[in-house]
Amino acid sequence: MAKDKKTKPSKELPLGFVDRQEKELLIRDFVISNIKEVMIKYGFQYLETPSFEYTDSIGKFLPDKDRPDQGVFSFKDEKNWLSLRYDLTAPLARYVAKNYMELPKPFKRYQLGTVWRNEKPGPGRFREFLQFDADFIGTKNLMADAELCVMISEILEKCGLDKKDYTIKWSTRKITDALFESLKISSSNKRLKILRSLDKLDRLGWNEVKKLLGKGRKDQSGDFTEGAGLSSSQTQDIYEIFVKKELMPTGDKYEEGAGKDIRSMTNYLDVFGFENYKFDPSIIRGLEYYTGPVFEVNLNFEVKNLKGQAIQFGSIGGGGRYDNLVSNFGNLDCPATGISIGLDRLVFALMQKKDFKIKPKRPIVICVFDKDKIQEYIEILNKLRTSDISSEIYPGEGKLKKQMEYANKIGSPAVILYGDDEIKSGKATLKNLGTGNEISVKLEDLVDEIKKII
RNA sequence: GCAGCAGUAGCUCAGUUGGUUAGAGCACUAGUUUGUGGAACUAGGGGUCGGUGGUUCGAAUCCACCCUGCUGUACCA
Repeated sequence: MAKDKKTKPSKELPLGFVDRQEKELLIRDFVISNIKEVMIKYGFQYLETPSFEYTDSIGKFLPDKDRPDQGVFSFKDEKNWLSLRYDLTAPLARYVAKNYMELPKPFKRYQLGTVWRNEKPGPGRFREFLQFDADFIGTKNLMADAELCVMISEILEKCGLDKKDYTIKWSTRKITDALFESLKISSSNKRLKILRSLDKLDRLGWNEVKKLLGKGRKDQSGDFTEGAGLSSSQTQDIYEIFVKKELMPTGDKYEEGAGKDIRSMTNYLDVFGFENYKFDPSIIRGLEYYTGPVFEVNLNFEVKNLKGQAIQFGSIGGGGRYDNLVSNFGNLDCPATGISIGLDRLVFALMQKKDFKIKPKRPIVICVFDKDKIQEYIEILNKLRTSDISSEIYPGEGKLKKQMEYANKIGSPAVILYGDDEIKSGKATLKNLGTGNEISVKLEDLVDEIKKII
């Protein structure tokens, strides 16, 4: 045995990647099955696109000028740069552009898929995670935007959340469009900074956001963030609109844009009979490519990390209207709106919210006394499996004690003992591992007795 | 990326002002019981004390740098 530790492979995981165990996966499966049911009910098509795309397709075509293609995992094959997708929206835009002629208009699709981000992970955020997306492609009708909110809420409630557990907040980018016009701010860099500052209102509060709009802000750890450099009168206008929520930007531009969006969305949401929403002008969603209504799904209960500390959980999903994204792939006038949810984060929160009665099905364990009697055991096994009872013959080697310990550890509901004594009498011993009771059962009655236990 | 805190066995941690061969609990393996788990007892395996370099007769302990984790912040498609 070589003792050189450096030659051994590491058992640690790469930064930001995690193993996921059965308990979490079963809840995730439950969430996914709810999503699929709702998607079918709402008339969305199921789509899958590959994990890799050409880097160009998901990088350069994104109109987020700040970071064109950072944060993705990439490699070069013989000819081209490929990247793992970092969301499902960019691949969708690529797919729509590629298949535009054949697709129905509007095109409604949903997608479940793993996405990867090459950046430093935070609490509850990893570099690999599962995302759910639903989008309407090719319609300007805001009924689509409203329906996305209704639909997402149906999914959440199917998963066991109450109305008080979550809120869908929404706004429209046309408010800030009008604001920038009235404040005469044309620099896109400055606009982006203001958008990002306002996006933090709910988390930091006005006093901190005020600093971000002005000279800058120092956080608890002493880190300094440079501000947008607005004047105090400009900041005051923003305060009236986004905090006091009394004044709205005025003028024709506002009436035609934001005013229309707000009246239309509110009307549709009301007609759908949907009430669990809140209009909040401070919902921005930092991204540059949104053009109209934007929405965000927030949880209203406390979420703790593995050490039991309450953490800033943030939203579990959101979306909005992006009328210009698809056109990046060609001269297609293609409005679109969509929503996405981080499933792993939702599952993480759900695990704390509710004790799901989702337990893994563990097998009945048939103990092995004598390897020469293996035919007898396989006969019992076949009988159980024919009746769809999860079961196995003890797969290891060793004494009965070891077999019992194994059965206990995996959470088996019961073991079957069939040694010399039982074989003589033709009756197996069935031991209930929950109660510790043992009963003697004729082989033909085994299935019925087991069904009483499981 | 920036900042604060932390890193000793698989896990949770102890380890005195630097001093022989680095400890405990849980977990693991074997036995007490060659046909009985979840309890108890006994024994055992498992660590170059996150890494590298330095100070020193001597470093888990002091210093520097790096890596990793947590929390906040930035960014978030």
